[in-house]
Amino acid sequence: MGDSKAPASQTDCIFCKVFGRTEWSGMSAADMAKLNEAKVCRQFDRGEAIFYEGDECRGVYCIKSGLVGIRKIDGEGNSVLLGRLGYPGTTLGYRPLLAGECHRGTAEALEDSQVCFIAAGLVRWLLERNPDLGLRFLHHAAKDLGNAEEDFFQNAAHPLRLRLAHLLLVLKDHYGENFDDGTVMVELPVTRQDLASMMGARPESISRVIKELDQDGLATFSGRQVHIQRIDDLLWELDPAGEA
Amino acid sequence: MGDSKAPASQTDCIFCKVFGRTEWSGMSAADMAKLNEAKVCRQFDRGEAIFYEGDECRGVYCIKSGLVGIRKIDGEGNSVLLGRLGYPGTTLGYRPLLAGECHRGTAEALEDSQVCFIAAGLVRWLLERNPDLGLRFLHHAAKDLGNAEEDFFQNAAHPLRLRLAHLLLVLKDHYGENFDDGTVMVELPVTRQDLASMMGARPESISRVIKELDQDGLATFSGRQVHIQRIDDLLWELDPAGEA
DNA sequence: CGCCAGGTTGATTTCGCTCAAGCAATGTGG
DNA sequence: CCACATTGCTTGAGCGAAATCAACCTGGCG
Repeated sequence: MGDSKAPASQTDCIFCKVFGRTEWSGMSAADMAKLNEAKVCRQFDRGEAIFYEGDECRGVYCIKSGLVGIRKIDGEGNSVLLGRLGYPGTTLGYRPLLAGECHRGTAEALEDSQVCFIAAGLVRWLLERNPDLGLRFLHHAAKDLGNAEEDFFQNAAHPLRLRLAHLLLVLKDHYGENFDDGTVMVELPVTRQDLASMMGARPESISRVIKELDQDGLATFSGRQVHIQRIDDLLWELDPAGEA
Repeated sequence: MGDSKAPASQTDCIFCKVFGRTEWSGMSAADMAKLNEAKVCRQFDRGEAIFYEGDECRGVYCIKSGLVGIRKIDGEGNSVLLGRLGYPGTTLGYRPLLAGECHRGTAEALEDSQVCFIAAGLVRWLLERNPDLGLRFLHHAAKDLGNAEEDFFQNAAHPLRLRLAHLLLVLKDHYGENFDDGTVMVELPVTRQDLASMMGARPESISRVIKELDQDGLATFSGRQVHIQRIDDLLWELDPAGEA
């Protein structure tokens, strides 16, 4: 009602590139209007925090662009990046909101990111008149839970080298640039330390494994640039049989 | 409409001992009636399977009594028991149902158990007209997800001895029998092999750690009977500081 | 009775952690 | 613009927890 300076491009959600991938699509026009009116978009610079561990949960955050990670501080005071990254189209913070808890981790922009905030009250209001919306979040949570259990399992069963190979291949799907010769270039969105914490390992160990992969000619690492030379071999290591 | 032999006591949910602990409480009388009518209760003997890995998810299973575990077969063909056990009051199978996936593991009765089956169609129908029901499942999923992530890091950070101590204390809450002298007797509901797989370890390692705890006088193991002699010391190991 | 799954124990190896040092890139204040 | 601290990354040496390999024990059970 008279906001003169918009913090960021307050585009209509309908025209948002990621809209179709979010849980928010499929609501009535009236509810969409309400959402558009109330949401607050804002740009976060790399390294900037979006919300903090222990904060009361005031609403949810829909990622329009960039990349957001969740950090926790472990018992020894180390910063740990959780495996679950927030890509464009992801809505963060719905879990504590619906569970009625505080934020369990600190959300940090891993790249410059545009994020829309939707207040808790509005979310609840929308949920009440859109049962499907709740179901979509439920669907999302169910998927995440499955993945988390899978990871737990993989972590215990596979050595670090395999886990790193796996993570590389996942990141490739989001950040990979395919070349004509079949090789792929990936820009890692995180530091090696974060890479380490994501897989429950130490940075030194990561370094060594990277060196190994390098020497074996599977991939070439240079800073955050990874040039995967032999994807097929990488895949073969993960699954010598070829189940899927 | 003419079933002559009921497979098990088809008690009204309202009178079920565990009803209050389930997600199903809090629905309208009409919906409850519908649930009561459609659910199918059945007794499973120890070792019997309730559903199989890879099966299409046909509905959810509410555990009335006993104990149910989820097994997976890992790459090397070993049977692995997932950490999340199904105690009375737990509803199993909601995750794959909501995520629209097949069952990711085989559910097996770890003790003689009474289990009620609720068909997928009915669950969806109930979810649509009971937003609260969805929220309760979401809440449940959120908790599980939090635990899974927590476990992931605990697993990487703590040595086996601590993890076993932790698991013992969890089992104590469900199966512990407190004595006057402050000691506790716990009947382990699983074999040592399963114990091992639950924490991502080998049976031999478990054996050794158990021997250690035994020699240190923290607990006495005899078959599946565990007599915890010094709970306070066990707790102290988990958290020398005393945060909580 | 012999069989077999579950469990224990011992010897050996290996993977990843700890501790410690050094290096490059970036930033900051004088 | 340079001296200096800081942060992220790499490398080496040594250690230790747990895996592996292998043998053997135990208690059901057909």
